[in-house]
Amino acid sequence: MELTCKSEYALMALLELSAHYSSGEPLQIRQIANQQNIPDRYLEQLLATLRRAGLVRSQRGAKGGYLLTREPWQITLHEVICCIEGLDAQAEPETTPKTAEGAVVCEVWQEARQAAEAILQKYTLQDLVDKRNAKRQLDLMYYI
Amino acid sequence: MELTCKSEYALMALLELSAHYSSGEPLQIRQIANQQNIPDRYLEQLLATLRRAGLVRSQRGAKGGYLLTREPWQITLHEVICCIEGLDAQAEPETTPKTAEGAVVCEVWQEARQAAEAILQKYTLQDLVDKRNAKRQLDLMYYI
DNA sequence: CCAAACCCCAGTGGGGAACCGGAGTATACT
DNA sequence: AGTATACTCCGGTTCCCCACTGGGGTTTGG
Repeated sequence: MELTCKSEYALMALLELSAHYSSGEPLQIRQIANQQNIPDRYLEQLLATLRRAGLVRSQRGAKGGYLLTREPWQITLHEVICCIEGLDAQAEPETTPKTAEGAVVCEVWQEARQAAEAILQKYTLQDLVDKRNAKRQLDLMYYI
Repeated sequence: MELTCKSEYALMALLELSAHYSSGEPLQIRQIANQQNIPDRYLEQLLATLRRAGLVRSQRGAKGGYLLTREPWQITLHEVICCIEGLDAQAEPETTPKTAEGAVVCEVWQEARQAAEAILQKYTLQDLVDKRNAKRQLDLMYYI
């Protein structure tokens, strides 16, 4: 569960899309990339992955861009991470721990992973937006 | 929190050392490596790391090997992972999330990581030994 | 003394992360 | 219809790190 650039970029982009969701207008790669200073050509690939997973939809041509397919509070962070990190079909029988020791270690690891996933499942994109707004409010108060 | 080979090998080796702890005799790299089929030259490096962290001590020369420095129930899995993965001095100011969005993402991530670490902190090497013994007992019953 | 163990350091190879470029395609606006 | 503006697809590049290997040492017991 390393915080890889990939996941961070994807989440920040989706956060932007969530905040912009109510307008109904699409957001362009450039806009998101500039706002969060993410390399735009790289962000393009991530958004393509999210599109193939059905989390966002794209509108081509002039005045095009990306839109969320669902409401921000219907998308959990876990969903995002899974599709961006490609853990969908990961429950493979590949890990055949031949020794009893290996099996025990795997078990405990699973438990730890599930604890982390539980956290990611309880947060939605809307929660992130709310958190960000709260933080902005706080920063503003310090400024005054 | 990927289950990397490094961590898995280290835990399995420490599990062997724990099971062998009561005897007071040192266990050799070869013995551990053969038992768990781990490449021995690689395991050597991991044990060296664990030694530098003070989790095991070594005895050089003929009839040498490795021993735990503490009792198996005094060593948590979290401790092992931290020293083997090098997360000791990881709270660096390197991650300076300039945007509010980045900060929010980091926060949630921290929460997820801490949930996983909580699991790893509550298990000790002794727990792993017990789990393994229970599993062995079970396998034996199926065999009959 | 010597064989058996640990110790240290250096390197390799493969794979993935992060990123860039270019040609193609769809859409809006005029 | 034509052009500018976007996304789409595919490939390549660079860099880094994990897993692993090798070649010397140094310490110890018999």
